[in-house]
Amino acid sequence: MSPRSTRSTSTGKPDIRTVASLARVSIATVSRTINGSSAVSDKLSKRVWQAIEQLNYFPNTHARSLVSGRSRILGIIVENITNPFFPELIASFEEIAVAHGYELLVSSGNIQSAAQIETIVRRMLERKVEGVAVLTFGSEESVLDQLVNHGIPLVLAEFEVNNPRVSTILIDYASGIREAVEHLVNLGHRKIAYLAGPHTLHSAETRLHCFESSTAVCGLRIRKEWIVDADHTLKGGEAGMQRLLGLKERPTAVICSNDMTAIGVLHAAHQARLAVPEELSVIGLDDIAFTEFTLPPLTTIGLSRHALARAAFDALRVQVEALNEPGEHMPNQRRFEVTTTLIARESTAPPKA
Amino acid sequence: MSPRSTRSTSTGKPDIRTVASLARVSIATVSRTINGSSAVSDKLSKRVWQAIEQLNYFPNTHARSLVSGRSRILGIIVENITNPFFPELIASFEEIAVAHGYELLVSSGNIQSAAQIETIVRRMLERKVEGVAVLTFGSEESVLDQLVNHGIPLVLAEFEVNNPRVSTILIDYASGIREAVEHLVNLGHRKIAYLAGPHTLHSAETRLHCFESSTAVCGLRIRKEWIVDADHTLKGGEAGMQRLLGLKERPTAVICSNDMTAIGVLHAAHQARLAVPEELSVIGLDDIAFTEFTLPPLTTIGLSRHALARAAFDALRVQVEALNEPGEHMPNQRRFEVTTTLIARESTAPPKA
DNA sequence: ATGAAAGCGCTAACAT
DNA sequence: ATGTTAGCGCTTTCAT
Repeated sequence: MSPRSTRSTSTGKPDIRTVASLARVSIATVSRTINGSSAVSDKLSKRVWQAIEQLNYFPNTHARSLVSGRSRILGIIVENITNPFFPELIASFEEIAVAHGYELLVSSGNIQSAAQIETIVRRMLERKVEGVAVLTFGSEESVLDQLVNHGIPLVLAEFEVNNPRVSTILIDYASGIREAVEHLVNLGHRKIAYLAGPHTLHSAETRLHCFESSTAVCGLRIRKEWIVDADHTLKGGEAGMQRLLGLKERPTAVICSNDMTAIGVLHAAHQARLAVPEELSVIGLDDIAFTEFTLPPLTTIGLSRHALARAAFDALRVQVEALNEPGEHMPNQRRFEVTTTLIARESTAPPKA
Repeated sequence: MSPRSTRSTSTGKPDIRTVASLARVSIATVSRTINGSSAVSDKLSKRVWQAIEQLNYFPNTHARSLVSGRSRILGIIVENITNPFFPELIASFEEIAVAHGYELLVSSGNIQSAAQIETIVRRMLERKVEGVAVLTFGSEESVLDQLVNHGIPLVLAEFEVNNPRVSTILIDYASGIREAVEHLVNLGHRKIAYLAGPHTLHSAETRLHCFESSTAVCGLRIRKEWIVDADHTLKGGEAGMQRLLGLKERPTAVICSNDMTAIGVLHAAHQARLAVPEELSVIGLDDIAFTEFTLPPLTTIGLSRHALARAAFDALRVQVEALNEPGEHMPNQRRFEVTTTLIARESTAPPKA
């Protein structure tokens, strides 16, 4: 009558015990069968699977996590879900993780205050994530510390930390950005501006450096007013372009730290009745889906979210599995590369004579 | 020496037992204190909290879920994370849920095959979500069945099901769409086209019906070629507009089932050298962030993701809590309303004489 | 108001 | 190869 006594009854959800008794084996055998561990004889294994099917049984992940110490949950922290780059990145990561039997704990809210970071870390810790991909491209050192102190493997983008549990994914921005600069130079541009991202983002700083060295290699003289701060948002791009518009010596082309910025630039140029690409060439970075549909379609530097997600997952997996196979050493922090490449569309053209 | 014996040692993460012994109380008292249940004397409570702080303790959610039967996880299924409407919706939902102590299990992948739905449902079931917000705006009846059979509360958008565990959020598309039609009529338009969404989406069907009744009320005669199928994607909008362009009797304005479609339309119009809004007025629906930055900025029908997220969360919470307070009856399926309203920007103007 | 103890559903020794 | 059993860390009766 009491709930406790219904254990072997047909009421409620099937138990590992329900399966065991239906298959006429011990619960250990059921567990082994499910986890594919130690050889279970074909005969019993078959009986077990059959019982599982028949009962529509699936294990209780909480019980499993509790006893095994493995949650099979991975955390992912992104910067700003408002930038379409990130949702696509999450979707890719999710697909890969789920295919490998991991669940995802996503933190998509805009991270601004330290308190918010605190909350996120807490959520991750409470749910016992086995690893976290920090794809904010920023310098959330405080996140790292807390998580690392708890021994949780991390993978970061563009930021190297001297800790065996932290892997870094290096993105080869240099090639894409060099291609972009060369593309512009070949078109005849000499006066190229750059709308930078937040200085707090490692990736934004890297992008900026790549721009500077690429233009240097091409022998371009970039006036410092042509390098203006933006913040990777639409409005930031618009404001940045407006600053450029106010300059005495105007650039004929502008490369943006990301696509959101570039879309803002397109908007500002249009308001100023400056024709793109005839009077101004614009290049973005990320290749978000919208870039094909801007007016004109945006020339941009492609960065594969799928490659990035893959690299992040693989890096995490290596660490997580090493942690669970005590025999193996922790692999040294690994670096994965993902590359970038120019995608020429219609926002670039020779400068007006 | 063995891991088991380290329990009361300072090694490793603090236990409820560690807290109990530090505070010189029983583990039951620690549990009660944390859960704010049954009165614990101020004196002990203080000691417990102090120990918790000192040890930086937090409870193991898996153990908690296992024994209490409550996971404090809510599922959310969205249609297509590529449409910026959804990430913003997720972010809002996450913020609200986390503020109420729930974790989120997001399914962001594009749902296409039945197998994918199967996987999602399985993930939700395995992690023992307490409720699921199905914001696909679609007709995933199969999802519903499985989840409902397991007694999990659901909240759907735009689709009513006769089941006490399923709530519906009704969105008042009628007012926004009526405003849009009237706006166009006031501008002098009589020939208004409509780019519809997938017929499998309840919300898309509702939007279409609202368009039809609004134009009827205004005494407009809408040729059936002006109502063309699209699919809520950028490319779909582009293709739909191209069809409209091929018509002998062309419309002077087009209302789109969502903003993605409208952005596609803008693109197609530009390619056809049709000036917006001078030669064609365009209206979208959703008010995603990009609409302020399209060329020209898009007039659209605003639908608050925050209101929607709020309604979805509240509906779920009512159900979930009723389930955990055996005294109460299950409330009847509740209906929450969220409204829509026209946001006039620059993609609409009087038709050319 | 507080504590002792049972047991949530499972995995992993340890036996056999 | 299979079964028995001791917990994983917590909540929740049930005593006191």
